[in-house]
Amino acid sequence: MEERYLPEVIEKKWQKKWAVENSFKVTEDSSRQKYYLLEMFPYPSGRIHMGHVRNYSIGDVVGRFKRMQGFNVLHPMGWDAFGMPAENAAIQNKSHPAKWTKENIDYMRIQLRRMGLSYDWDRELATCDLDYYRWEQQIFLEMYAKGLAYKKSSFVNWCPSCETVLANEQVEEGGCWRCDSSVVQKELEQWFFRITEYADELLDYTDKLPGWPERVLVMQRNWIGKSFGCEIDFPLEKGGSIKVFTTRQDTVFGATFMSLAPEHPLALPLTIPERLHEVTAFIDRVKSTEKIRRSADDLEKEGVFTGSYCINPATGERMPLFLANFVLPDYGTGAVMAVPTHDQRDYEFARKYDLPLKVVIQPEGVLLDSGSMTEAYTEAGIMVNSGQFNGISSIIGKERVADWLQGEGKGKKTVNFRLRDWGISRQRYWGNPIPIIYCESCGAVPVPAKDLPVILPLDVEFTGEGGSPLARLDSFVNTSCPLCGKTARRETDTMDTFVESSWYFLRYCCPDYVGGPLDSDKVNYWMSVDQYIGGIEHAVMHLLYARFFTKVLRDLGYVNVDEPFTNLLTQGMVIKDGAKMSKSKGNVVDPNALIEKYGADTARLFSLFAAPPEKDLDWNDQGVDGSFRFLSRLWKLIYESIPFIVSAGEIKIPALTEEGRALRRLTHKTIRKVTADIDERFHFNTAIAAIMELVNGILAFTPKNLPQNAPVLKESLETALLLLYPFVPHFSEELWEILGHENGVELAGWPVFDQEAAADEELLIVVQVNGKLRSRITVPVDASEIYVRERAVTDEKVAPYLEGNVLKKVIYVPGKLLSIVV
RNA sequence: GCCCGGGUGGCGGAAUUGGUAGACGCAAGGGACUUAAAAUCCCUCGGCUGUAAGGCUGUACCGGUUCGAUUCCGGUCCCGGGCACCA
Repeated sequence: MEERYLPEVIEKKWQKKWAVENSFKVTEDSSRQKYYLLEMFPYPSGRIHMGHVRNYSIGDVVGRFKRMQGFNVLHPMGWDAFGMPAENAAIQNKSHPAKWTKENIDYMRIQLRRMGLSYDWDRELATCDLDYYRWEQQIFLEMYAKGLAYKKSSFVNWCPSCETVLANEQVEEGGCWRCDSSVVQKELEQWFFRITEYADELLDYTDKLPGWPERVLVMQRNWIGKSFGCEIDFPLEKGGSIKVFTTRQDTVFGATFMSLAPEHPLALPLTIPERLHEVTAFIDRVKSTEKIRRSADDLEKEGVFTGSYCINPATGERMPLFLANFVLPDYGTGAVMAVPTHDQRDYEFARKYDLPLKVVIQPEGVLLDSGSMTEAYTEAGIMVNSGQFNGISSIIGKERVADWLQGEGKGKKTVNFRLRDWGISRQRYWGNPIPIIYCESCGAVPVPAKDLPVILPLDVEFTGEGGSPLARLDSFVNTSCPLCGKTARRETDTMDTFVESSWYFLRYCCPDYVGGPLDSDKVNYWMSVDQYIGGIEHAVMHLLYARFFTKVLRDLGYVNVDEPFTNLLTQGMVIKDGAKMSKSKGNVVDPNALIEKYGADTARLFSLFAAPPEKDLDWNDQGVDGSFRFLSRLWKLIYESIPFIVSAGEIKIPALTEEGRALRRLTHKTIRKVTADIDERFHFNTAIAAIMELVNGILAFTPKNLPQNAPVLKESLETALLLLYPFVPHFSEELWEILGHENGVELAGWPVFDQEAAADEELLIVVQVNGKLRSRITVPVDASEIYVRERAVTDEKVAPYLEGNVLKKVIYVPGKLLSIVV
């Protein structure tokens, strides 16, 4: 054994052993309890960053801990390999996305292996592999057959100069990121997944996921956004009607005009010829506004009059029809009945265009007047100017008006969701081709099973201009119709990369299966994922899509679980100097440098010690030294303790000195704390702190002249090694072996907590007078309340505060605190 | 703007169910060892005040509930994540 801790030697040794012995390979085993542990797989961007180090260190702690406890742990790793950056790199560096991605994966795999992570590498997959995406095409077609995949018209960001579709990220202040041209909204036929079909189930199950953080569930509920309201028909003067969705049908008598989204299909048809020029200009202007700006409250409300009118079905009054920039085409029906007195956006709009205001809800106490009001009144109140509903509360009125409208045939009660169907079409190359063929006679035809997969061709040019590279590749596009044999064209859109990440956790259960997307026997053994770990930034979209896919695959008969992830741990961001690490900000910390200088164990230990997982971590290298010093100190301590340890026998409790009993107590208290911190809270920072305190306790302990205490020293040091194993596996395995154990730490098992050894002999009671801390007293563990009271009131620090005062109240929290009120 | 979080010493953080604010670590200062340096070890370390014992004060800000609030409630400010084509 070396006297000094030399991580590079130890880590190489154990990593080699794990690789050669395939130590973390697992198979289905009905005799052991399974534990499916998963961290969100990385996008192969080039190299791992501190966020990865943190994420995978957290996961590895859980994996190694569960394996020590005897679980059959599935812990896979793979690559979310399709996506835009590969294509951008191709445009910039003239390298092929496939090559770029593969090189990145190869490099990042080495980096992950250097961290000593306990993956079953035999299950590794990359979503750009034909053996992965081919099965996704099959799933797409099964969804298409069930009507869960469909096509409809929708808008994309379009750069007229590059003639290409831009992702939101590629639009910078309304301009194209490459050429700065003004971006416009272009209407395209696109593929969608009918996630709204599952809206109710996705919402209902948010109450059946107790292992998820409440804040994530709240975000998902709000995202789905179920609201109860009314669909009301507003007849048009020219005939026909416009449907409106509202949750405020109690204000229908106050609707004085109508606002349509500029994208509304009736926008142009309802525009009178004299106004056509102005209206068209307005529509063009709104379409070039960024989507987030559109829904902002501080957006300057703008609109244009179409020249047409509709009729308020409640009052029979004429309402002018406007187009308004704040009305969104994809929420509700894309049309809003405007009630300027009781909706702030309508109010601002009405003031600007001098439209009539009519108060229909009166708050209690104040008299609202349409002439003098300065903002909309949006709360509940008493209905006025509302015909037969006058005088009742608007809360009751909501229900009554809805019933009345429905009875009159003027509307119906409906449920509306904020959730929209999932647009999966991407006019990009580096993604999974959508397996559809367009025939002039037969329309959209699914690629037949025998012709699958549609292979993503490699001989493609990347210019960043002129739309999808696939669409320019005749050898890909031109084909024949599977139904009639006539010449036909392939779909050139690829799928959103969120599709791949929506089912990869299922494929990990059977990565080599060739009979279909999933081998149900294996999938049903491993699913659900017992612990899923990843960034909080995925709280809604990825996690909602994955839940949706699991339910779809359940209904297709592939899986028998309703939800994919039983427990979810959302990791905070790794921040540097108050900002998310990014190359452009120049605040990236390179994990390689850290691992080279200190070793993987120190990098892991420190990334976990710096903050609890769910919190954002403001990275600062300075503390790393402390983690390394801690390991070095423990190494040296064990080196020096070996003579005592090898000669130590069994612990003989009666022979122990006071000091020996105290160290045993500390050892077992530490076992209890570390176990709870890992298993229940995932608070690794406090678990590590507790082990540090144990080591500090051992350092202060001197068994040298008291041989009967040597077994206690042995127990405490071995416990420290076992407790540390999930965090610093190379370090623990090495020392465990040095101490003469042959079978490795995982077989040794997690240390067993001994209640008796941990029991306190005396307690510290805090004494407060009028809520202020005045003294601390030490009492025997079995001290009665009367004894504690007596000790407290006679305590020399407490007594002066009681003198001359009347005792009003005494509160005793057993074993903790005595609060005296005078 | 909307939805969701967060704010505690010089710094990262701890206080798990309303009960000792600052565990553990970093940095800093002082000391020991050394020819010297590194490494290591020991001591101090929220602020104000006091020779000391101690006292007062302090968890973004304002207010409330309570014997007692970092923790619960109301409001304000600031920071971060997401907002449907970044993943």
